[in-house]
Amino acid sequence: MTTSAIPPPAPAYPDTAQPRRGTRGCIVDAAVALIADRGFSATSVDDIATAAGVAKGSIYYNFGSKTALFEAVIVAGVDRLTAALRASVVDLEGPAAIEALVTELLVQVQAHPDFAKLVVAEVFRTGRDWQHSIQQVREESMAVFADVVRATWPDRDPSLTAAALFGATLVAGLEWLAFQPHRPAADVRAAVLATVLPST
Amino acid sequence: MTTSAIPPPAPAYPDTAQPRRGTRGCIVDAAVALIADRGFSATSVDDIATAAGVAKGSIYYNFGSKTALFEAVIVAGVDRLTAALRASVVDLEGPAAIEALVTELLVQVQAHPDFAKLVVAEVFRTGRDWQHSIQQVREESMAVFADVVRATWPDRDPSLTAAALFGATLVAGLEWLAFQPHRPAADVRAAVLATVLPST
DNA sequence: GTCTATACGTCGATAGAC
DNA sequence: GTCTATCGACGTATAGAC
Repeated sequence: MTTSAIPPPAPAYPDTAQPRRGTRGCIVDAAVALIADRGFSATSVDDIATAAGVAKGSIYYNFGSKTALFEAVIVAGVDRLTAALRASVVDLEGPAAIEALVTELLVQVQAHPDFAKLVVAEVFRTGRDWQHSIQQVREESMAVFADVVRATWPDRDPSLTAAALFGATLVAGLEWLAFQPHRPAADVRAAVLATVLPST
Repeated sequence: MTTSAIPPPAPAYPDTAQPRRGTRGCIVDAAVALIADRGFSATSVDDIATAAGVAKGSIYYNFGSKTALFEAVIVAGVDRLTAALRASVVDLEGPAAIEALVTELLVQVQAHPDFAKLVVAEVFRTGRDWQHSIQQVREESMAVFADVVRATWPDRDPSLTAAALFGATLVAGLEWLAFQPHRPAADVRAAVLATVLPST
């Protein structure tokens, strides 16, 4: 016994999910969703192909390898996240900037929950091929937080404080999405801000 | 090309690593370390057997299946973590209890970094066999934090605040171990406490 | 540019000797 | 209780038709 078979199929991911989407886009979307839920190795290229509504060959034609597909998924997500974080703090300083950063990270987590799960799942691993790609997420996103911390609290350690802020927001956000999705976004935002900015 | 082969072997894990350790103990130790670094599916039973210094058959004799082995790894870690957290707050109240919780979680992360990575990597996944086991970690450990939050800040949301505190401590701790291991533990503790308990 | 069919390797799990 | 040898299933990647 000890049935260890992984429930194989996967619901369909029709081309019409997003209006007029290229093959590459469909594949990337399906890959993020599946990998976020089951992990990289547990997700077969067959599964991704089925979910994206394309043939396996098309994935290899467009991305070359399973690893390359995953790296493409990551850099796409990183660019989006970092740009959003940076944009949220222009012309802002002090606690207002911190507040904006926390709020924007929560917005991003809500908008792209699969990517958020995926980042959390992979970012502290050291023995993987795409280690380099994923550390860029960490470095770039953390850097935005660290810059703001430096300007807001000169006496605090920038990188460790950034990690604490990032961790508080991300984990609270995922707790919300994964286990308390019925809660309004404002509750989560309030709880995080009360924790890291109690003076406001 | 696109060499996607996973570097297979793994350093030895001699029986003498811990003085007088049973077969089961060796297997569990090797499994946590490997799975924390490469993930569950990317870690083969062969790898675990080699690293533990036993034959693959012995793993199946002792645990029955790969999944069962992983669940055993998890519950062992959970019990240890929850017990340590609960023990750290007896006879403590208010900010002192929060401080003790943060400190103890950092101690546990430092003492068992592999298990910490593993928890972070798996806790927000929903499509896995051991989902039930790992959610126990989350629920039990979060509950300790939530209880203290309830007693300390009656006006804050217990579960979301607990998630924020847990996340801040865990992510800062892992940032430290994975990317800034040279820093003294006191720095990390100070940074987290300054973030979540600035008034003290 | 996308599909089908298939080669080749690897992995989880079992059987049976010791 | 631990080992070695082996089976069957599945997964990545490629070749070639359309």
